[in-house]
Amino acid sequence: MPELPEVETITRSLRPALVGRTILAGQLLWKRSLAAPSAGKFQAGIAGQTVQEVTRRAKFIHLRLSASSLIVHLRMSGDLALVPGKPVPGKHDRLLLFLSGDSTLVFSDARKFGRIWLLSDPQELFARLGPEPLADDFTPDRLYRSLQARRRQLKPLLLDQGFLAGLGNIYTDEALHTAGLHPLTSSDAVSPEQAGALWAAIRAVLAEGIRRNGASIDWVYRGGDFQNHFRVYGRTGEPCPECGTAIERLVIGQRGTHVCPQCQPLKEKIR
DNA sequence: CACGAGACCTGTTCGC
DNA sequence: TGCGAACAGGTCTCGT
Repeated sequence: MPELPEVETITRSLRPALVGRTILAGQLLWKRSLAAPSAGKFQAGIAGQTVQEVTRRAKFIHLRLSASSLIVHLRMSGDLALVPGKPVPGKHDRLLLFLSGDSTLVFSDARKFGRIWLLSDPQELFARLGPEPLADDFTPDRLYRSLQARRRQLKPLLLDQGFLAGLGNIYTDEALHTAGLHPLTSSDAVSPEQAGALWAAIRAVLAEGIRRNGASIDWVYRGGDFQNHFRVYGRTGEPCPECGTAIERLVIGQRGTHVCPQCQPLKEKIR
């Protein structure tokens, strides 16, 4: 489920409930959910630490603890929730963290793609990430220059977390449609004006996603309702909200991609 | 460097 | 109804 707005929504909901709590013990139910360190070091390292801060970087949830950092990536189907008491593990629960104040932080993940790290320095993970799209240092000019520096199709480039950190399949399709750019456009063919439109579209789409508490699709429900406001994502064959043309589905970089052929013309020839 | 395919996983929906 | 195929919000690694 999670792209930047969904992760931000979860982070905001957990923050007030988690800060100040102490982790008493952990119960790892699926070994591979733990990326680092080893299970033994994790159990020993986590116990007794208090949550100082809960923040988001790209699609990572960062719990800054007294002596280290607990970092969670939800990938496709992960979820992180605080529940009262000490629950019986559910079918998809992968890690339980028992907290002071008689509550439990539950990491569940049907598809088992999600990962958890306990690190002394979060930069181990964050150093490779591109700019945060909602931060002040992400400017239209910076986007234009970084697009010019590459020669890649826009869609895969925007999904590249080292280029820009936080967009996923939904918000990329939505942003490209809002900006009127075809996902196969070569990044170095984007004009300064188009880059400015893309910059504004990325920020607008992410801000709307956050405002609507993210999108909730399928069985993963968190109360967000952005899924009811998609312009193109998952709307193959339905009319474009701008011009009424039927939305098409393409596969680009092995990801389902939704475009309005009228609003997002592909001008250049594809080599 | 850019790109496509395959892996990692389970669950739901689609098509015949 | 049944059953396999296709598909799903992400990312890594390998080969060309």
